[in-house]
Amino acid sequence: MIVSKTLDYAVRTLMYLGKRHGRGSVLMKEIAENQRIPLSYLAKVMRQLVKAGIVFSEYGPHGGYSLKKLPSEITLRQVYEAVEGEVKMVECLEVPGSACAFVDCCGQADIWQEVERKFISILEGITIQDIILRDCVYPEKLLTINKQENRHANT
Amino acid sequence: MIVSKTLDYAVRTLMYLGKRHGRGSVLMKEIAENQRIPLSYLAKVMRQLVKAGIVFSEYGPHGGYSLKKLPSEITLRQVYEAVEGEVKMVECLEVPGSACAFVDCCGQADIWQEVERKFISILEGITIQDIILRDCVYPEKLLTINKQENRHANT
DNA sequence: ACATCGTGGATATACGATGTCCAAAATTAA
DNA sequence: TTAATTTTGGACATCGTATATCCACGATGT
Repeated sequence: MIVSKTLDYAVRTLMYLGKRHGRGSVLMKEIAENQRIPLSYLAKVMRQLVKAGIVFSEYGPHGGYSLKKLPSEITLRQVYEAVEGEVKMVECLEVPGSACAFVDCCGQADIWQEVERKFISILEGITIQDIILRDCVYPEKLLTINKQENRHANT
Repeated sequence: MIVSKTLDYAVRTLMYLGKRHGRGSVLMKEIAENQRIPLSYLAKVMRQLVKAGIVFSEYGPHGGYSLKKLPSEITLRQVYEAVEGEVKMVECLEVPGSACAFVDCCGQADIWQEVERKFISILEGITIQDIILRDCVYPEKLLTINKQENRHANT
């Protein structure tokens, strides 16, 4: 399993924000309810997305989150790295005083680095926009749904 | 981190066996010592490689392990799946009564399946032979080293 | 018989992923 | 200024999996 729940949450959140892009900020609470993500955990994920410069946050009433870039400018690599840290296949290439006894003499290092490069370029080739377009909930439909849900919530 | 220690152990073991290919079987103990892998854990990994049909095992004196295929016929995909199970990016595509609330309506599924296909084909494009050729310990040199190490061990 | 060697399963341990909670900081409104 | 709202930061709990260890059993050769 390469895609963690956390990454899934991040992607879904960005898709949600992407569909609203340009229409003000969205409450964390709304995202959590609509996407069925534990609110207190989402809080943690949002901080990472803010820190990575992918979303913008505002305090207080009328606060919330909004995308800092266009959905078409946010790649899966950026999202992955925001929540999982740098993409890396093996430990040995990063650790200075490596625990690996074969650092100086290891056929695997080159190979995995090559795989890593290819994997990264796959992730770079996909944007949040691409995923939104494949989603069967389009902005219009989504807004309708949200209205209904909000009406419910207020009742 | 995508490559686990277990996968690393498996690859190193197969490289070691690959360099000896055609020269009889190798004791698990020898592999463990030469590759600095905990013997009791290696035992578990070896079982998986046997079960996957990648290596051949023999009991008793003069027993041990040997490759069941040529190093050039063993792909990283086979090794990965032997120890990690089927390559999969996301859970939802496999679980029947999925826990995901968005199964019927999820832009991510297609995307990750596409990434998965590409990742698999990368792994399929690399064989143990490829890795052996990049390793700076070639069979001849390796044999020498082993002789010395064995002499030490026997003393 | 006996020594050698892989097999199978039970068990322990450590660490990270996931999730919860609360107080503090920032912003707005009254 | 005060109160309400919303994000932020960090401490803490929980659970599953990766890693590791151990021991009895099965198979093979001498």
